[in-house]
Amino acid sequence: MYLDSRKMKILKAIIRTYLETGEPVGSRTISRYGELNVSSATIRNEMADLEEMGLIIQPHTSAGRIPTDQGYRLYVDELMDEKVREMSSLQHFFNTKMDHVESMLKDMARLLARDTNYAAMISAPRYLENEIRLIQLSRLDAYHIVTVVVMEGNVVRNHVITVESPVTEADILRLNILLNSALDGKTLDEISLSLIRSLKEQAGDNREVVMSILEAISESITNSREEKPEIYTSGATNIFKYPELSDNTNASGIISAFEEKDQLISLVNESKDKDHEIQVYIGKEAPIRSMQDCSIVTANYELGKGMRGTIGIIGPKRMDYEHVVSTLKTLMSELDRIYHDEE
Amino acid sequence: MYLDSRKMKILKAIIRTYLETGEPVGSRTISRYGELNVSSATIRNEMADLEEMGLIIQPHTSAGRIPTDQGYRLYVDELMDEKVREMSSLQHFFNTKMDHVESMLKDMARLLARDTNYAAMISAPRYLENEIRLIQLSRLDAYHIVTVVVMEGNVVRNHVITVESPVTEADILRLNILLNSALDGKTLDEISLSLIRSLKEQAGDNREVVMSILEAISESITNSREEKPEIYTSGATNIFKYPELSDNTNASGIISAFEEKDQLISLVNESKDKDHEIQVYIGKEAPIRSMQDCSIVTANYELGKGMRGTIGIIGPKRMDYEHVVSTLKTLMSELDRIYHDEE
DNA sequence: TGTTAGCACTCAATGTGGTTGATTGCTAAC
DNA sequence: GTTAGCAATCAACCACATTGAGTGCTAACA
Repeated sequence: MYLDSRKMKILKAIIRTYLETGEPVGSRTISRYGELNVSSATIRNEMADLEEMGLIIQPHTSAGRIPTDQGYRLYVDELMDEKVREMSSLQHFFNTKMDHVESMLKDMARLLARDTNYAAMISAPRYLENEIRLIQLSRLDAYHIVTVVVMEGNVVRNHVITVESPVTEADILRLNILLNSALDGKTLDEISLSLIRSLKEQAGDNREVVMSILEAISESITNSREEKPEIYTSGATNIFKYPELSDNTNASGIISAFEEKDQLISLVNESKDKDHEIQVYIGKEAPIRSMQDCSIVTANYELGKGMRGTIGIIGPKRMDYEHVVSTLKTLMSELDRIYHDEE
Repeated sequence: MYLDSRKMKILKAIIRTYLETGEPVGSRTISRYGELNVSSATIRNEMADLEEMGLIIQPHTSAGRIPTDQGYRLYVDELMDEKVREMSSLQHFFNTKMDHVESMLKDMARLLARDTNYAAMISAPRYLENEIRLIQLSRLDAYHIVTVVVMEGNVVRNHVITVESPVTEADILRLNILLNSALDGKTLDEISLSLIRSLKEQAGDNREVVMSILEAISESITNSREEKPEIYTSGATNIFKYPELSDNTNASGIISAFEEKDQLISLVNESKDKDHEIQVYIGKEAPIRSMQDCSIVTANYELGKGMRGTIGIIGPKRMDYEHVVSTLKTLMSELDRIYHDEE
């Protein structure tokens, strides 16, 4: 069966209406929708076809139709027209200069949640490709050293490490010079095995210390110790605005995914390698079990070189895809603009 | 009317039963409760009295009784017998040495939530009375300095500060020595105006820099910039286990309080000055509006000198007060023990 | 051939009335 | 002061009827 232009219009009308109301849509509603000037009976015939094609479904015999996951998919891929909106709040947000990447991301999550009325999450960037600007070791006492690593974008990480054999102030001084001259301007990716070997040799007696320090640095940078990539969330409670998600089982699962964050990490991992800048998961496509009744829109952002992270918007399947996608697109291009202006 | 020993027993029995079931408790249930050997009719008479005294209430005419906030209050204050339990999981937890205060607190929140089946929150300590062990300034470029402050307990804070007039490496070296010799071993409380004045004088040309640095240090320590005291939460979704809290309005309000955290801060502020180590808020006593159907138990902890924070357990009014209070008490004494052994 | 009006049919949602069972308050007897 | 007994209350439950939105089908129409 061919999906002709009228069928498309009808499908579009059904989905649009359903996005607003969340109630099954009947043939009469569509026949009065404006764009089509046909009777409800005609609509019914077309609807039967659309149902056979698996794009819409009846929750029960005498109800209207609601879109299937497939229907949404078609809508997102083909039917949706993107209107790029004025995002006054976001615009304003970017005019206020920000210093800390972390707190900016938090604010961004909050803003997205408020703007969309869905739940938002942002993963902190991984710094694999960021250049090291400064390494500073300080001796706390014979067995404890504080390492501070500053990377491009003024991202600071610190660590207290405990060493087996005592270190002196002189050792620290030597190590500071050694590490800085060797690692300054390098990215984590560039710290190769041969570099590590040569560092070890130069360190002499402090071989063991160098290793723990390198490890700490690597941990600091990858952000990968027990805390995994940090994830900021906001607006999880927005899901209560959508009755189809706010029954106990659903809500509890979704909220708890937001609380534990482990599952969100799997979402980030799933999305971050996608070619497409924007990725839409509908219903069962979602990589998180508790979100099988949701849709998720993700976008990969990049702040300057190598600082890449993922943004996700989680809402009901009848999500306002246009708005979300265009908001994310605008946001991405704003971020690009800002981080290129600043260089 | 006098609350004689039998009335007390009956009230206790009603509350105990209600804590378990969450259903209104009838007279027959109590008459078969064991401890009392009287008929249901007698219980009914006593119940009528207890109701008149405002300790219990009937949700509707032909239902059993449930405790009022006042009833719970009496129970918590007088009737409850604390059994100090084996807390195997907590015990085990403390045997594993921990390095970072922050991640320990996170774990503790998770543990408490799991152990109690309620929601848990912990506020990060304020470090007002903690001694500074090390201050390390590093020059990023002419206008940017990284400050790292290490305090007792290996708490590390850092800040990137921007200065108006350029600084040289030599300036930094001088300032490092100056600040460390002046501030080492001091607490934030001890950094007096006269100390600041003398530092400024010694700094000479770098007066302005010293001020920004001191400010940054103070901010680092008090934890008081825009992020307020950090709060760690866990188990917010546990509230879905209690039907009386899991209807939409309630759940949404409570979860959102946990998400936004602002309101939790007001709870911390409210609790932290109380004389009593353990504080119980019942129903409307709670300082958070959205938690008027909950009970909250808070405890003030102290890790070594001056690092004080607040723990809170949030659950339904029919909370297992005994368990929660005794868990918190044990936890407090464990923390005491550990942080005194370590000194 | 595609479109439409009309009609019988379906079924969730809502309402109604009766039944059940837990529980109470009261009273009279112990 | 305690208890047994009893009528009264009322949420919860179930069965059943009603309603109304919506469908599919058919026959008539353009």
